[in-house]
Amino acid sequence: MARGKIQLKRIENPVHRQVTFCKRRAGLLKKAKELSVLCDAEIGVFIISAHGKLYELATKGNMQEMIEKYTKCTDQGSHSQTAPLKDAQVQDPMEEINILKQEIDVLQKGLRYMTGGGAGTMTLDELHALEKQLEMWIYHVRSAKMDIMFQQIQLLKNKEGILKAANKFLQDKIGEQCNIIHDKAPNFTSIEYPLTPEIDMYQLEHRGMNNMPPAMAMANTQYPLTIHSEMCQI
Amino acid sequence: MARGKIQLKRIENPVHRQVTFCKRRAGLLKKAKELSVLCDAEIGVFIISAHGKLYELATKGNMQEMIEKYTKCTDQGSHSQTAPLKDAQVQDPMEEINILKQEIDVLQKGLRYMTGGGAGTMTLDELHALEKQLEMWIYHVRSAKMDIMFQQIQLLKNKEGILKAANKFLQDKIGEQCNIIHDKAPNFTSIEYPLTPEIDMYQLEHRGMNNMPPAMAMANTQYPLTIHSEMCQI
DNA sequence: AGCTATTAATAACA
DNA sequence: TTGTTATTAATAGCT
Repeated sequence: MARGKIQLKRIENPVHRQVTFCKRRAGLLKKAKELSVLCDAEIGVFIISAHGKLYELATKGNMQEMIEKYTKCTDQGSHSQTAPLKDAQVQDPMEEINILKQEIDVLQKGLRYMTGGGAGTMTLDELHALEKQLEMWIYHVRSAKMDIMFQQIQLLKNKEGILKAANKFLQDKIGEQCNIIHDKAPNFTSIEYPLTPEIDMYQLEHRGMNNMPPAMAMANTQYPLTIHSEMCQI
Repeated sequence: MARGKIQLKRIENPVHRQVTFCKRRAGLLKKAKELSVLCDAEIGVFIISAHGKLYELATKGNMQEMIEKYTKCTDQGSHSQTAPLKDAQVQDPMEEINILKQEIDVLQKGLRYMTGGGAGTMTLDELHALEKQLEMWIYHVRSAKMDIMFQQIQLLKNKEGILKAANKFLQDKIGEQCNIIHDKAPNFTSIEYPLTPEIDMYQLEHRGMNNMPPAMAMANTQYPLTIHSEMCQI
């Protein structure tokens, strides 16, 4: 499906065959998952490569459960189903799989340790490695949390600025109307109040924001330079 | 992939869903067959529709043979997917399974987040939950580490005591021999030096050990009450 | 691993 | 359902 047709026969070039296998395998599993989600179907797929390596996808529970369900279907009529659940899927990069497996091994061992009530099945070195991994992990998690919170703080500050400006605008307008009522003398200044001084003060408090994350910079660009009467409802 | 994108979620319109199911099912089976032919792989696919109807494809022999082959492949791959997790009290099995699944989801998502270079795919709440779980985990891991290290410290202290006693024994023996050489008067006191005072002093330094962990108490029982000459080689 | 020019799949419609 | 067609998605051939 690209740069030329392909014949529906075994690809003889081993390199081409391997590359195509990787790409189409990923595509097939993706399509299976999509069909499962879109149409509320339960799907089991397993692929055994020419070299004997197994790749699989079960859209509900694990493959064994799916096979049991399949067997029931072949034997007799239908059986009740429930909503499809998310599951782990086989990715293409071998390297990533190995890394993930190693990490999962450590995590599983740790999980066994946790749920097993702390029976001494892990050595000091293993515990130390687990501790370091958890520390690094928690560091990254906290970092991500900080980023998100920082962004939210910026957004709230922006909102605060907008509200303050709107407030001032309304107060001035009220003052203006009072003047009209008391002096009986109409005043035809612009309805749009110039809020530049207020905004400049706000921005003065936030110097050195040039090196902020893009998302925050974007948030700041949403700051209005003029306040219109409709905005007072924010 | 036509006349507009579609969201990766269940199609609510039953007619659309059925049509899509028919078309995509055919497409999936076609893709599976192509992959099998092009790349010399053996593939099994079974699809159970929401109404329980079965559609299947086995690229070699029948589905049962393929399933047997699949089972062989999984047996060889020794990655134990179902770790035997002892649990202190299983009240409601289903409920606990759901809790474990949720935890695994969080961990998997976190793992993806870690290995994926920190792409911002997790919400603030998810990150918070992950952080709390990691904190609890790291607490237990450190606790276990502490226990082991405490035990090792006890063992080392015991060894220290033994070595000190042995040292004193040897020094006394040397002094004794010097006396023999200088005074030319043989002295026939016992070869076994009474080390009780030294040991009592050591134990005096470590009062309040009655409430120590069992393992440590065991370690302490290994403390020798008398020192024999062979032990000087420790 | 990425990147496009193409082909293949398919969502909406009839 | 089945067919048609405008678009999107997948991917073959290269780097």
